[in-house]
Amino acid sequence: MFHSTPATIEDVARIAQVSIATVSRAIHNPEKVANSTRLKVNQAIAITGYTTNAMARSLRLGRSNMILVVAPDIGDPNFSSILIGLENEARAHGYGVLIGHTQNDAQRGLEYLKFFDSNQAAGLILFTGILPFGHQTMMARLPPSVAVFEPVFNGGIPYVGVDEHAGARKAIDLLITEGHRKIAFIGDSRTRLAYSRRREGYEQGLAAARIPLDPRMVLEGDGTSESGRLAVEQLFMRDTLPTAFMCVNDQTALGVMTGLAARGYTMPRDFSVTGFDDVPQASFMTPPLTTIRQPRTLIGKHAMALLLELLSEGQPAESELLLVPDLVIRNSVGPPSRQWETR
Amino acid sequence: MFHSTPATIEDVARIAQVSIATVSRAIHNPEKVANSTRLKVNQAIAITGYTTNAMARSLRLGRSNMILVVAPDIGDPNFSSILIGLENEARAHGYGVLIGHTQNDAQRGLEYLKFFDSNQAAGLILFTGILPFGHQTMMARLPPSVAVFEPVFNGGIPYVGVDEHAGARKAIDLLITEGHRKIAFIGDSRTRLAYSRRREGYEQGLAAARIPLDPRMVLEGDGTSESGRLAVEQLFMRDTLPTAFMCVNDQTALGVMTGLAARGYTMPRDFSVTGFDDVPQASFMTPPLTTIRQPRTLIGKHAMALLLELLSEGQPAESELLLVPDLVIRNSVGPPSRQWETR
DNA sequence: TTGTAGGCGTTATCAC
DNA sequence: GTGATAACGCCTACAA
Repeated sequence: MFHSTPATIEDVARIAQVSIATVSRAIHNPEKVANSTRLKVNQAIAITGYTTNAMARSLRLGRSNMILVVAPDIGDPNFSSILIGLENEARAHGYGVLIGHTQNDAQRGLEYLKFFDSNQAAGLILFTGILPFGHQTMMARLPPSVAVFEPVFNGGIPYVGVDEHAGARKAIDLLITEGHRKIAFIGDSRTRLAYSRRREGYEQGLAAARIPLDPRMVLEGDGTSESGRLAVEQLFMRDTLPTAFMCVNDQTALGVMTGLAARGYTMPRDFSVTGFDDVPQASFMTPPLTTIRQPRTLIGKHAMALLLELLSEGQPAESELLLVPDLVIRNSVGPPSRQWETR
Repeated sequence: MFHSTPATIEDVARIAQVSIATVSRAIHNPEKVANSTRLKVNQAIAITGYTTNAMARSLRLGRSNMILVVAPDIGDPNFSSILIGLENEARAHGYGVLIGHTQNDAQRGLEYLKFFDSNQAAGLILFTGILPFGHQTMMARLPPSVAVFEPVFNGGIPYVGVDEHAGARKAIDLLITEGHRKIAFIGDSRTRLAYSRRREGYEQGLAAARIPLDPRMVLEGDGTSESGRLAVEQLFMRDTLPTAFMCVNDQTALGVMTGLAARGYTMPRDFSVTGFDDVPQASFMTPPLTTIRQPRTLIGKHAMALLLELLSEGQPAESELLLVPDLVIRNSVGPPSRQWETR
């Protein structure tokens, strides 16, 4: 059945010998149409391969059943699983999901916004910490949105994520329990809210154990492996080394461990390392990484549920939903090495 | 400027005191409109925050300027860079890019197809080896598409990728040059064309060096790290071990090295390992992985250029474009270990 | 139970 | 240079 142009509702109507109104009804309100005609319509649909033009439909209805996921960096290893949670939930409610990749470019974010203004998307899932548009100006309507992965700075947008403080506490507490007292935090960030919350958890854990905070032990980073490797180099240039590295995420931990390994050290014998996220590769690192697991698929599911509710009710059930992450113990943490005691 | 509903072209016309036809012209054919009126229109646009409704526009025009990227697995570490190449090229030609994630589900692929039928997308970039729809039935028109990352089985769709044979040859030749003669191939696949091409390159390299092919040395896999780890276990249950592992991709290599490390071996001292793709994590593996680099961004760029050409010319310039991948030497390959000589 | 007709927001053709 | 107006494909009162 190849045609040069898609079949329209009129083609179906003609073949079924009914009006287009009846075809439309047969599709969307089957119960309001006689059995016999419905049958004819269905046959005609099969013959023509008709598929309703989503565009025309949305134009008429003033709404669509697509959700747009706006992501600044689709390469983040956390992205895929959250997305799956989002998609499955959306699908279960008759919505489809489309992804817009902004490459961290505000202009691109703006372009995807037009998507909403054109009724091509009913709502947005935001993976970015900053709104993809000038907060106040020039936008016709503020799209129904929920943030995930990273809370949005300029409030008002519901957020579904993980309790970063609680997660970070689990990591730091483990390290302290193992006997560490000189623990570095790698990956502090002023721009990523989730990351600074993790640092806060680190500080809280230290305080709870009455270990004074050494500012030289918290290093900045951007969450990349490269930044982890760099941090190691910086630390080695100073006269005090930590016995453990608490990293802001798994990728940073990978960089840290690579840097340490390059200097001939073995983990966890010489140093302990923890990550955050439990990215798929975490169990394939050397050594397998002890980390904090984000329930990514669940986060996606809840975020989409929240958005869908916001769409139908006009109000979200809650403005922030924080899931509790689990500690997953593998093999990158052990007691502090004796070799550093005298330094 | 918050309104409950987006401004339409009529709002602009009213404020500018012109007809909607003039507004449309002022936007799309500025030269066909008087300077003074153009000014009025622009002011009205600024006031209203008007943005043309992409939906209505596409409905009228019968085409859109969006390209849909259909991907079965967005978590693939190769995806992100190819996407960037695709996006930048599209953007340079006034096209936008949207991503549809199928999770390897044919039904979902089908749903994204409606996107094309509704003129919401002008063309498709396919990341999947199989067409996301029943090849012949029920589709109104065959969308202009180009495949990337993995050629499409049932021909007719232009493909942009890498010369797998040449790439695989670089890997196997390096191993042979280092002195290896017992080289395993990990990750053969009947369903992934790109992978079996890599295996063919492996076989060609062996033949060129007059090394007989040992079928027990080629193990299947699905490209995951887990499959790499599994392959190592299988090999150790046999009486002949290879001295080197040529892996179908970097993730498989990661699994292989993890499996080997778990058994207490060190690379490249005890075994040599090569990957394929040069995924971002490759340089952070232990040891840093020697692999074949796919020019991902370039692939994306060329693929999009091909699609755009297909869109405007009706015919693609070529049906297959194969780029030559480079060998990147890091630290996972060395001469064969003496310890296996007697076995 | 079914058909007619108006309109969703645009663009393009034709007059003026 | 500018303005009516038809049409894109669909849905839904309203009528029959």
